[in-house]
Amino acid sequence: MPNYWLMKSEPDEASIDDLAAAPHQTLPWTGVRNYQARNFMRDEMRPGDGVLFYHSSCAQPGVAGLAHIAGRVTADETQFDAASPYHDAKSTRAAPRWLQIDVQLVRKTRLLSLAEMREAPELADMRVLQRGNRLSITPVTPQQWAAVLRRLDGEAA
DNA sequence: GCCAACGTTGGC
DNA sequence: GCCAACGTTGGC
Repeated sequence: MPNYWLMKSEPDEASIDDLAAAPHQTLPWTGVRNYQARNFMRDEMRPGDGVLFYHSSCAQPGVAGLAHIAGRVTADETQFDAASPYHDAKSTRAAPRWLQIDVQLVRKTRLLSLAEMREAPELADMRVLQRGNRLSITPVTPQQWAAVLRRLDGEAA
């Protein structure tokens, strides 16, 4: 059984349309600089896992599309790039500190806004909605995943 | 721009 | 190991 995730991206950096326009509609998920989020990638993500692609730090935060994990974790290349804002001088190729993983678009959806997510009783326990949450990658339960799909496809669509 | 909440850093 | 200071996240 696949796992499910919610992955935050700032649309200024990588939006759902950027993902749709990418070769094979796939982008490497780089720039994760939080150990909890990294460990999710390292220990729990598998190819085929479902992803809610979430727009954060923008005018209309919310789930903007569905994606899936399309490969296995590798070293995040941006950590070795001195010109990148994600550069990490303490990381080495022999022992990379940060990881990336390929994410492939499944389909763009209507925007399921953060406000609507907060109003949905069946989503009340979603990790991303908990007070003070700042993780860019959070787990989603199968029940929450199904509830999001119902809202995207059902009468509220 | 504000600010609450959190993670990281670094002195001790 | 403690914890204050600092930087970042991210909604509003």
